[in-house]
Amino acid sequence: MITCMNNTQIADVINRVADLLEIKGTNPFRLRAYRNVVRTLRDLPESAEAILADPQRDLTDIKGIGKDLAEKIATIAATGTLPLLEELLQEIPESVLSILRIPGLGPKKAAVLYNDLKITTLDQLQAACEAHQVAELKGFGEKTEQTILAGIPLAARAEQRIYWAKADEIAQVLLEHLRNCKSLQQIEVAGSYRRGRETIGDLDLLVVSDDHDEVMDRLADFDAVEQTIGRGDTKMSIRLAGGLQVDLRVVPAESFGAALQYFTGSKDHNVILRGMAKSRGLKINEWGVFRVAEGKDGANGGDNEYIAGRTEEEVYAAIDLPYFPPEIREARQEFEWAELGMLPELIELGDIRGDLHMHTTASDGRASTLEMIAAARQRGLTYIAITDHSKRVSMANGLDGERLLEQWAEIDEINAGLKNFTVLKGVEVDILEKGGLDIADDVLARADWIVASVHYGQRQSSEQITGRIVEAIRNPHVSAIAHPTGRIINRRERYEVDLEAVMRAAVEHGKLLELNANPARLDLDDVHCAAAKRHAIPVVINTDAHSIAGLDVMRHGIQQARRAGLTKADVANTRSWKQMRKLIGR
DNA sequence: GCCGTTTTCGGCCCGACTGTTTTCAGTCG
Repeated sequence: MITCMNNTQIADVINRVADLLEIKGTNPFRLRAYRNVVRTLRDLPESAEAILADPQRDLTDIKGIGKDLAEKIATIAATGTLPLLEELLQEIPESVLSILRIPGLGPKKAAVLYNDLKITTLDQLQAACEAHQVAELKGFGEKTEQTILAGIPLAARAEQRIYWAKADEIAQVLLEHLRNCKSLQQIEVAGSYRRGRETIGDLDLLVVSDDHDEVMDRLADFDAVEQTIGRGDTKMSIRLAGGLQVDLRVVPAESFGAALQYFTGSKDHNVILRGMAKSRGLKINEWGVFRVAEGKDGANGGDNEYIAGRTEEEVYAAIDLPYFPPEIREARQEFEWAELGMLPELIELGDIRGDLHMHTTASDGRASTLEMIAAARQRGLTYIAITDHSKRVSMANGLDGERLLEQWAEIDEINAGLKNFTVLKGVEVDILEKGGLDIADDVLARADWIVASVHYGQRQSSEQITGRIVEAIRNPHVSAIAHPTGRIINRRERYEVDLEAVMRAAVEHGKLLELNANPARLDLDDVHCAAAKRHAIPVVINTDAHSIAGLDVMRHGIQQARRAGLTKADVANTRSWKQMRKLIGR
């Protein structure tokens, strides 16, 4: 039997196995090996199936994949499942996993609930708590029962991750609120927010202050606080009205860098870092880097000698490492890069010179061409492409050939009056359901820049949609493929594409791939960026702006590109339009 | 279950906070 399992699907099977093993109480290191391989597969910029199919290559060459897990991956790729998973499901019903989503309830307690009370669902758990059966269990009590009851509605909600942009809004208001503290010396938001992940699970605030109570009281005073989850000497956790958790840590100035490093993560990056420190007789924790005293295990740093911690640079330097930008601290390749002295100089927002995907009032945008030009110049760009929808996208008032030619004539006039700025005649041409484009080639030939994208027929098979996109790539007038991954976060619509086939075609025909920075549709994420880099395909980072403010999302795209390790050279629109034109052969 | 310039065994990051304990396990990040 031949099934078609992508990396994410294979990873999901292994992750389910890990979840069930965790409740069973397996060796925690075995569990970590499973979790690591889940992450490795999700981050892998090429398909595991392709590696399996290649007799020259072996999955065990990938760090974290040994003989056993390589076999398991091969089994999942071939059959879609794993005998081990089926066995585990005989023992433990999968619904038990829903219990793990309750804050403060982990695998050990879930196992007790299942073994002693046969609880497998949130409803059964609620009934057991209300009947006070849970408080009677060993290791549980009144307080735990109440915590569980309060946590059941939270678990019932879907996983709470919010867009980075939304987290940013909340973070800015929170920072403003806390800056009023007299004792506040430094404040920073760490965690996945600082690493620039697309979505954020919680906010980690880090503060230097000599009056812990003032800062914690101030946080408790924040308008949107719904619940204080915990509060100790140095650490406090709250939940905001929308469900977002905020963790606050107060540290002394000499520990700020160590704490910032520590709470920025990622967890896996820190595991490697600490292991490296340990092998050098050092110890890193959130308080600093310490030389471990002779004959001591130094559990609380008692006699250990503090050697660094005021800044992150200091922490990394203490173990002979360069400073890692937060976006690449994901335990992917950053430590290998550092060892080889090949840490990439990541692209920055200021490197972007043009934005090649935006809409105006001619189709579904909210600003005119002139307004978009003014806004783009204000943001330091030297060229933009106007890429309104084409006629097939009638809902967006898409333009037919005639209206396009009129728009382009206007653009010619505008350009004649512009200095040091170029407006490109473009279109976001629709890739039709039956293949082909909805604007005639003789019209397309008169454009400067054409992005092609799929809007309709998204329910077709992956083969069909891939075929349509590859055909568009072969059209000599098309410059780039927009939305190449069919990826839309948090929405039901998305189309499946064989991205490897798309990339091979892009390489063959010298076409570019677009990364759309719009946070609702970051459709070429860091993993896909890394794949594009592996194929040496230039990425174009655009905003797909429908308004002036829409241009500001560019930095989201930059964050994703940075997370993939892209440099200025990997991104096409860091070039001038003149250089770009050479790249796309116009 | 993975890994190795301490390589086929014996390690595997580290601390804060909570609740149930009578010295610590569980959970979280």
